[in-house]
Amino acid sequence: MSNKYEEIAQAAIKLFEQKGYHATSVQDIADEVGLQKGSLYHYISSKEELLMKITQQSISGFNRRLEKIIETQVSAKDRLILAIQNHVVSVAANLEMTTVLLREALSLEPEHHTVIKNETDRYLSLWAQIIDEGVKAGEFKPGNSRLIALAILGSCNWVYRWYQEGGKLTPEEIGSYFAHIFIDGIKK
Amino acid sequence: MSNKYEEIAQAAIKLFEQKGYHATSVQDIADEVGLQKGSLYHYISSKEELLMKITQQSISGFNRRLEKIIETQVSAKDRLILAIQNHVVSVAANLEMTTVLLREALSLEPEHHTVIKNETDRYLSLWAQIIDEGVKAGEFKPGNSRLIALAILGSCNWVYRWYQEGGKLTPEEIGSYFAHIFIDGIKK
Amino acid sequence: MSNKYEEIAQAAIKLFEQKGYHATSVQDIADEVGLQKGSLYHYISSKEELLMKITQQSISGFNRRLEKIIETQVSAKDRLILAIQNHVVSVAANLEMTTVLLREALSLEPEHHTVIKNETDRYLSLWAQIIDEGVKAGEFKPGNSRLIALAILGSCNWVYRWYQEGGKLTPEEIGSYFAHIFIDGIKK
Amino acid sequence: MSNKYEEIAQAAIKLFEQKGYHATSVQDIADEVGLQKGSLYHYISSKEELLMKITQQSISGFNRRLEKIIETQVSAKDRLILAIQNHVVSVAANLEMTTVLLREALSLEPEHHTVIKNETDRYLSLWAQIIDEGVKAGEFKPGNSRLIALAILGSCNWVYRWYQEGGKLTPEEIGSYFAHIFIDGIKK
DNA sequence: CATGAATGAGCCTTCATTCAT
DNA sequence: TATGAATGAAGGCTCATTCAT
Repeated sequence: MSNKYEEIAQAAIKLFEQKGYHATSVQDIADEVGLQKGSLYHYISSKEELLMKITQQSISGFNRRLEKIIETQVSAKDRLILAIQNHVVSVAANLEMTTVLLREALSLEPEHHTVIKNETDRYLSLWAQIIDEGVKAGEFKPGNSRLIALAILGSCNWVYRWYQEGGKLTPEEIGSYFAHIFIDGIKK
Repeated sequence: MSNKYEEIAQAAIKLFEQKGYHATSVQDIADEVGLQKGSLYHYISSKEELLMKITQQSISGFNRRLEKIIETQVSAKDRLILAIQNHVVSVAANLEMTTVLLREALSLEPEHHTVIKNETDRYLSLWAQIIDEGVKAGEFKPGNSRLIALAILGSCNWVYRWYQEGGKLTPEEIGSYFAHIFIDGIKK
Repeated sequence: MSNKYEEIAQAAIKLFEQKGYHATSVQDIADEVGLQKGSLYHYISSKEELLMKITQQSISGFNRRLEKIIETQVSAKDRLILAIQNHVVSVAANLEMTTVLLREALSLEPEHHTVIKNETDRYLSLWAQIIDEGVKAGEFKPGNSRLIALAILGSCNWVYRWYQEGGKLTPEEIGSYFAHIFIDGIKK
Repeated sequence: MSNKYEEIAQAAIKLFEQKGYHATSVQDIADEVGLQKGSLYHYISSKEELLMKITQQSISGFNRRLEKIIETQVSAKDRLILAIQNHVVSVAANLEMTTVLLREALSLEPEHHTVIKNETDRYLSLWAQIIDEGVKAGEFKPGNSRLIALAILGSCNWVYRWYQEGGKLTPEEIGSYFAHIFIDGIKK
């Protein structure tokens, strides 16, 4: 996993985000890093492997960070707030990679797609776990924790579709606002 | 816009949803409707036009329905509830077409993409408008209405990624639950 | 299996014989029939399929003809003579196709290769059967019929490596001579 | 011609036999000897040169051995028997190399191919010479010595296509049997 | 001697689109 | 309308060979 591989992966992330996986040719990636098309294959074994590794890395990061938050010794409510803030901030900080994960995972071959799907399902379960613990602790109303998790994840993931660096709000502010919405609701 | 065109569009929707736009060949569509590849071109002018019309139709539907809800003579809160329920139910009822809209719009040529983008922006504005009216009416807390709209839309759009017909909850129930979450929050 | 397919197959046979399967590109075949490379794929599904069909057709012909000879109501000796003459004449008459069969079969994918291998094994068994019947009838000395068949087939197949149209001897003469050698030997 | 070259040549023989010349990559050979692809080129000048040297060595061996047999002071018949036995035993003893010679020679560039072709023609002439001498000595019937040589060579070469070590018959037994067939024929 | 990065040409195949029939 | 032959560009990938280190 040389330095050059990292360069290639970065080029791929950028191009996959800009044009989409299918619309990005290996030639495009080669041009971006200043190599011949064939030379790329010293570093990668296929275009799809590139996509796989990118999505893998992305979802792993999300899982790792959420696990850390879950271990935190604060109230469930605070853990949920942290999780929301962290997710939104991560999406913004890794906008291209997250976009590739959320938009291109289904371009993976079935077997690779399954791997990502499983990690994604696990991520959802971790969110539901936080909510369940909040209910158990009497911090949240009893409810369908998986459905709540899906609502929260929907909002937080969607950020990749509209967030722009340099906008009026920082990712931290967006995250806080979202946490506030989910916890307190919007009614007066 | 003959009857045959509708048949072709339906086939395209189904296949674009199943395999993705790029992975669906014109041959696939022809096979699905029982025509030869060449014959399709009596009805369509290009594969991309098919995608354009599908996404166009989908976003138009969302806008049309939301406009109708906005005109309803009930409280802002009830209009928001209606809007959420309606959106979720529509996603579920037109799962394939909505998936194509939300997932494949960026496969459109830039000029077409812009058209869809504009209608999508308009849809967001309509949501923000409802929220603003709720705030003005004292029903909702003052806040960043566009951000709230993005949160709600994120949750509601995301449904296309996980909803499955025949699941435990009906689309109506999911919509109600989501409305409840956003209006009341999840804290006890 | 249009007329054009036959044209393509003929071109392939000619080129595979001249340059070998691997050294023949799809471009070469396309050039030979005056089509674009991509246009070939209206008629074939892959280059390998072309090789498969050619070898299949070739070995089938050999089996079919030998079966007919076996059914002939003449002495085993005469059937063997007929078989040798027929094989040599067939090799000469279908020199290119036979060359492809005998030289390129191992370029087939394992699964296709197995099919050809099985038919080839069957061909050998038919030869051994003739010899066994000759032994039983007291026309041939008892012996290892399979080994004798391999000796005869070796000589007769090898013809593809040296036969040239317009040479001093006709295929019929070569066949007769070979039959004579195997039946009578060369000693005075 | 270092020791390493011999190692590389052996690897090439093995791989060319197993997968065919075209299907064997320089990488395959490098892997087999535990070198990097680029390092091979300290020992060889091209992949084709490797094939050339292998086939050269193989055909030279056949010619050398046959010349020695021709010089033997025994009857023509015995010399023929020796030649057949020797050829079959050599094929079996150098199965891989012989396979490469007989199967891959046409993968050589035209100029190299010509060299091998000439040595092969010479080999055939040596066989015909033995037969001619047998005829002159009254041991064999008068006949087309070249055609007889081709028949014998066909049988004996073909052995490379079916011989398997550890079979029921030893190469010596096969050679003797073949000699017997050609000299005496199979008729009772 | 050995490495491994890089080349550049070539390979088989796919595909949206056109058009004569 | 419908066909299906044909196009031509592009795609992902392989590979023998070179060369600076």
